[in-house]
Amino acid sequence: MRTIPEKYDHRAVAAAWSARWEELGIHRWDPTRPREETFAVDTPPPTVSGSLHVGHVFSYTHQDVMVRYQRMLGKNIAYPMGWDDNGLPTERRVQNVFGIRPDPAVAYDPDWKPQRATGKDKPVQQVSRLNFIEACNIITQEDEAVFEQLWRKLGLSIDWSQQYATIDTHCRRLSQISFLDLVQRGEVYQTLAPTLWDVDLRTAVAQAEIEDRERPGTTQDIRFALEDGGEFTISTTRPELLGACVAVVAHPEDERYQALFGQTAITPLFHAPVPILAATHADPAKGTGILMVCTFGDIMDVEFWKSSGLPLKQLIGLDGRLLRVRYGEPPLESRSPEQARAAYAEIEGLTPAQARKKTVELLARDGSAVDGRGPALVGKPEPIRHPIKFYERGDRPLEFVPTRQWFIRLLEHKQALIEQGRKIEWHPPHMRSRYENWVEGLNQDWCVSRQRYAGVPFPVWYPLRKDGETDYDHPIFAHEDSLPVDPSAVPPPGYGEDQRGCPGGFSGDPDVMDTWATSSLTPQIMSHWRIDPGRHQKLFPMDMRPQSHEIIRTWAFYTIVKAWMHEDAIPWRHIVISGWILDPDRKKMSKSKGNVVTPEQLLDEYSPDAVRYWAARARLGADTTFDAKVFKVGRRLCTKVFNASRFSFMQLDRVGASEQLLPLDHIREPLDRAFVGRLRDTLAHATRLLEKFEYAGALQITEEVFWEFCDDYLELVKIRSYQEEDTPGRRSAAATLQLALSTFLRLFAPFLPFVTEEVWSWRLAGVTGQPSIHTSPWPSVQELVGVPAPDAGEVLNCAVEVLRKIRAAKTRAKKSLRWPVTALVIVGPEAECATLRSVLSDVLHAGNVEKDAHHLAKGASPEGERFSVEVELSTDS
RNA sequence: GGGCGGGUAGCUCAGGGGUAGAGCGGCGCCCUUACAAGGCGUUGGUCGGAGGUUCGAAUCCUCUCUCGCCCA
Repeated sequence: MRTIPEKYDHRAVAAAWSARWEELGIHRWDPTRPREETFAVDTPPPTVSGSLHVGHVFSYTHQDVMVRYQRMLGKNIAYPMGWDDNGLPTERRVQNVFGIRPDPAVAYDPDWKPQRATGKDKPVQQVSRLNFIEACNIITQEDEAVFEQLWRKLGLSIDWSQQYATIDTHCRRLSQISFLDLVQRGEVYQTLAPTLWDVDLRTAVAQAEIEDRERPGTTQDIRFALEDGGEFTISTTRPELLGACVAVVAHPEDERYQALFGQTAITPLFHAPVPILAATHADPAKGTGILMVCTFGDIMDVEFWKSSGLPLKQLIGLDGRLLRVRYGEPPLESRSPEQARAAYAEIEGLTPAQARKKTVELLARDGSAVDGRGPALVGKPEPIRHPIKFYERGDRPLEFVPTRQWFIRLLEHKQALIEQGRKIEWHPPHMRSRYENWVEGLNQDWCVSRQRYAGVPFPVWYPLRKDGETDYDHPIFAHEDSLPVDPSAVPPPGYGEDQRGCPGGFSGDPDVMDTWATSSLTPQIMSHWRIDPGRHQKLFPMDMRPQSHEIIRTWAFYTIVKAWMHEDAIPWRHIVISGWILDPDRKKMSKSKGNVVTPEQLLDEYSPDAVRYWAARARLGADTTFDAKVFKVGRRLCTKVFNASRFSFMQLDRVGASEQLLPLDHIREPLDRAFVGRLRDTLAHATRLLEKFEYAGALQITEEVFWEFCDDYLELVKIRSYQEEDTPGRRSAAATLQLALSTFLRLFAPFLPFVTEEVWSWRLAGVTGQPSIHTSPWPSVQELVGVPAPDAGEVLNCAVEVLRKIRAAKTRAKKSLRWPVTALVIVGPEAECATLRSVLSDVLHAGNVEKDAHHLAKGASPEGERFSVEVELSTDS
């Protein structure tokens, strides 16, 4: 029998139990058990290069609470941990640490080992993509170790034998299998098309990664001429694209411009003839209501251009500057090539912002109008604020630049994807509208290629024609059994490496996949889809996807897409959404804002259980203000659990009941039976809430009743349990204490795994034969049916009300709570008096009322109260 | 501009037709044989505003103000 410690030292307890759980293997997924007994969790893989903050602790605690509950229900838990190492953050970090830069043109060197860059002057080394990925693996493994330590400290019940990293061989293989599968299904296509392009990173980005930012702008009115005489005025916010104008459009129902449709307009400065067309996207209320279509000013330009067959006059290059072009030759036709060239010479090579300024200057000059009379610019420029599209990690506005990219079809599947979303249970339910909102608003297919390096390459090569030109129409795909493959390091089937880059030979696809191309497969990565069908069948679809709400449009969305395309399945049955941590100013905590709180110190100061308590108090989906007071409350609860358990077990030890489960039929006293009734209602309610993923509510009611147990029930039952002789009353108290404790500890176990395990280990582990509370069965109402409700009414409430009034009287008199009561007069309605009579002895003992000093009488009680209580205290000191 | 969620005590939040709740804080007490990193008592609110439905509204409906998020 273990000695019960006097003080609770959370630091010692936490370390000991973490190690013990690993030893017992209680977090291990058992691959032999059937699907029905399994609970699979699709864990969010954090970006390890990012910083840790309490937001991580917050949402991972939510998952773990639900996982621990399921484990206690007897489920075989599959709770893996992934690390997201793809993408820009890792790439930047590796470049800095090792001073290397990847270049797909460099051949793989199997003997190369990364060296940490010391001096700043060291030249940047170009290495092959595969070598770069190896370097990523080295650096991310260090980051992962830091995260893992934190997760262990927090008590996450992850199966650490099931780890993956999105850049590891297994994940690269699955991502490539997925890509090839979508190729076969016709869901992937490659095209040379205007794509949202980050001019600094020089990569394409997908719709999901862009955000609108409000920026100041200016609407300018510019005079255009009609070829057959006359003129009109267009409004634009991007005059620098005047030279890229391919049409002029007005709304088909706009009365003002009916006569113009079908005519040809001439642009100022460039003197380009462009058709005047009707387009529904022209808003008659904006500016002059007639506008130019350029290649490309915005998404509307792109869409109109695609459907209209207009020429492409691309002016913005991959570096975001205005390209070298020559007016007077198709497609840059001009009625006055000299003037056009002169005008363009002023802006060539500039950024769009610079070119805008310059163009406005040119247009403001006298004679810049097409007919040479007056300036083309009319009216006053109107300052506006308007949304500009940015890459979420980028600093300059995105441009549409025609590039060759791989796309996954989305636009034709919107309805199907919405229906998939409806097959999944969203918690809280309103989060599904975010998903549907997003799907409905899609206006581009998923661009999955990125002109980056730290990522999964496309398993694709292209033949080179005899003239050395790449033949994009006949891509060579890798065989599935050769995956993962890096086309920059390995030749395609049927070719030799010596044919790389040679006419008649091949070239590898230089790009990598979007991070989400891999992250969208997290369920399949765990289930080993296409690799181990038996395992896949046991883990897919998964039961629960925990995540936060800002990545519904990315992670949740793409995962739903992939599961549907590959297997016509939903990836998980439930998706549970955590909120954010806000700083005291109610702003989201984020590294860039510099308002993050790191978790280590919190864990150390308040204990992991206390930090978990804080996290678990937040309702699912609700954003939570960071408030250190709550950690203190959590710590106090843990201390209380410890002390109340200590007291109870000491009582049980004293009566020799430490090594057996006491039979429930010992529980006979009305007070005890009433408390068991309370316990039964509580556990039924808590269980109902946990089934709905409403862990915060379950914690709240458990905590509430536990405090009643400590403050009231324990006080009422104390003296009876102190009895020297073995009486039925003492036996009843002992059995109730044991039952209550065993129930409370298990109800708290998912939330406070450390303190409950510690306390469980003192006596209950031996008594129940359950070495860990976390693999003990979740308490059920069934366990308590042997204890009938008391005959009288609200026993507990009656007893507590009188006890509180006695306490209040003593406090008012500035006496200690053990101060003797020399006279106690209780008056209340007959029914209440009868109820109270059944527990009166416990109440009198708890109040330290002297023998025969009480009087219970029928009569009126104050409004809203059961009893009127008069207390007379001893005057002796 | 569209969608979603929130606004309840000084603070953080529960509650969601039937007498306004908890914890923290404040104030006052108590070293009582589980617990002073504790306990007890006490003080705090026209439930954002205005209408409406109802015997009865913090709760349901309409409008409105305000904060946040998502999307344009």
